[in-house]
Amino acid sequence: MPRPETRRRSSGRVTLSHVAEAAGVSPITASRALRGERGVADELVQRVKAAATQLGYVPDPAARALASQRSVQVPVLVPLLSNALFVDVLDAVHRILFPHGYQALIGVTHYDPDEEEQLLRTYLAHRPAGLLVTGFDRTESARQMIAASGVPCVHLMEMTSAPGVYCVGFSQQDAGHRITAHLLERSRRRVAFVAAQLDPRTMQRAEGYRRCLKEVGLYDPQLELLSPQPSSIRLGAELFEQMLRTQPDVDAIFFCNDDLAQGGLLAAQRLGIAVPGRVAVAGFNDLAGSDQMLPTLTTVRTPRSSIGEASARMLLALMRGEALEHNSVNLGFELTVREST
Amino acid sequence: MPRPETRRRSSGRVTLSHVAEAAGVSPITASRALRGERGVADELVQRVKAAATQLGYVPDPAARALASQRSVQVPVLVPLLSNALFVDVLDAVHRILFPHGYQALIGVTHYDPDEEEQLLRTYLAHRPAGLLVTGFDRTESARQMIAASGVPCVHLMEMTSAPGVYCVGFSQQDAGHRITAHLLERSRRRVAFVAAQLDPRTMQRAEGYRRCLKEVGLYDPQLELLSPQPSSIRLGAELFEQMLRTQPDVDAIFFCNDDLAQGGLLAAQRLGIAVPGRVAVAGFNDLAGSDQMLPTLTTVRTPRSSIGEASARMLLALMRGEALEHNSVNLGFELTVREST
DNA sequence: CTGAAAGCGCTTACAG
DNA sequence: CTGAAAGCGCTTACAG
Repeated sequence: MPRPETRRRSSGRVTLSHVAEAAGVSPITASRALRGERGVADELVQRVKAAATQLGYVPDPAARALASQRSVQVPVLVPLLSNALFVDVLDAVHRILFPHGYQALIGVTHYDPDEEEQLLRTYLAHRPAGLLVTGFDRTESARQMIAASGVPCVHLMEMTSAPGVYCVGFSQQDAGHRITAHLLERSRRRVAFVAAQLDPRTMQRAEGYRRCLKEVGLYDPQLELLSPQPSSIRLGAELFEQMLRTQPDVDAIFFCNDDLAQGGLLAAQRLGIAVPGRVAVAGFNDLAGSDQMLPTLTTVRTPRSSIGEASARMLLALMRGEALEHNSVNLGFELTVREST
Repeated sequence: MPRPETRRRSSGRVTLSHVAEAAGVSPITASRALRGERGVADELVQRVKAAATQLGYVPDPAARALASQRSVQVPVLVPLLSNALFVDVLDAVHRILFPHGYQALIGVTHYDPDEEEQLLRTYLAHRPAGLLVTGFDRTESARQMIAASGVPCVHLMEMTSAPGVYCVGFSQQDAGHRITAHLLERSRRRVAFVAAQLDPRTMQRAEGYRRCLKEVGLYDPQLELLSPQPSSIRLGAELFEQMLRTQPDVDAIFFCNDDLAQGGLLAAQRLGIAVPGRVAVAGFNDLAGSDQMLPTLTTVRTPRSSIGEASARMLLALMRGEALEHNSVNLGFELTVREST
């Protein structure tokens, strides 16, 4: 059997050289024309693009990454996928980046800084084009790795005024303050805070809650119920019962997340406790179903899809090396008053 | 200012050559040792691995992909991220693949075969290591592209007996049949089917529903309410009301998904319709909150995390070129009877 | 069991 | 504005 004449390992793929040959230019020129680099004669650009289309040329991302030392990958580091909040962010990021040829990569940290650091180490070795991370709480060496990599990085969900740091989010503390103030406006005086997971953003909301109650002299640490367990509808039901049992005079509860609040509402129904008659209930995030509960749930609508979109757009600009008008984008939040308060 | 002596573009990265040099072997041997290719002396393997660890060597995925014509990427094509079902699958896939060095990539098709085909075209150009796709309904050219690529592919959620096709899932039709039979066992005679989205798997459940009712001569097309809109709690509430208005004698409703069923339960409460007294309600998938509703929701628990894990493991074997005992894995489903029926 | 050479398909740095 | 040469960091195919 005859051996192949050369040692070529051709994949049968249409390469840049094929396109260049068809267009009658050098591969370098073809490369420049295709990437839209300026300084190529218009006519050549036309010829190259036509040839590429005709041959069905698709650039090889691996070759491009190796030569340019930069891939099209954008890791998105979020705590969990089981929280619809982060799925919405990830979905929006993917929707914006994909048409620009960038690939959003899933990174799940499980609220664990060490896991995040390990993930960062792995992803940074892939020479990502950009990076999206949740919040600001991370290990010192994670922080340094990001800085040392030189990879553009945008922080999600929280705000900071630190110089040279890019972020898109809203003030978690202000949001916690706002919904607490709403409860006070409803003439409530024994306002509880019930939380799970106890991640940094939850604790920032707690801070807003405390600040608000302290301003009017109604803060009572007994009214805080903090569980490190993962947030869920079922846990919300349990914590609701526990709160009413241990603090029978509570007249309002601010749950740090809607799933907990929905569980609380369901527990109230089961126990025959009038909402908002005996106790007002408020949630956070306006998740699916909150507008359908009985009674419908008062909550804070958070702009998670917008955060995903805006952070992706900001990253796009940074990856292109464009200057930004603002390092931080505050997308705010919206108090959504319904029947439960 | 002195020019750099060479044209090197070194990234300052620790490369395979550094490791090889430190271990006193050639780069080829180092490569083989690190990849666990057999045929390398044990002692050398030890030396190379020690050197790699000591230098903090991380292989460059782009270089590896270019040389081997195969990346570590595994696109996972799912209809939507807003359905918790697919998030659970994606999460499980990622959990299994990541520790093996593979990267799960998000691909959202929005239930659109053309969009899926376009996505496939893009992803296949990235030389994926493997491919995970949802179900079997796709364009003919999508099917051909997958086959022609030679990339190992596992199909999710549904079963087939087609030869040479890999799948992990359960029989959607059997599940639809099973829950309908349960409703009949509860002495219901006017059993309705309410569905949204109308994707292939929903329609397979519909087929199971029809088959079951036809077997006992109780099938009535008037009792089917099919909406092409996206599934949601709110839509479930609307469809529940519509069903009871147009078919007042209905005594059971099988909703094709739990979010619809939860909406139905909420609507029933709002309207003062007794469940299961006047009408029994069943859902599908056992989503978050179904066990907390009032009444708690009877449903079919589907093994979505297991599907993600098993499909990832099957793909891992295929990517290693291992032979499989079975082309298809049926993970079944579990009827979960609660208060609503 | 080990290695020198070539190649994967691009882009960078330099020259003209 | 365009191009010939070199290089990115690996693995394949071949030889011994």
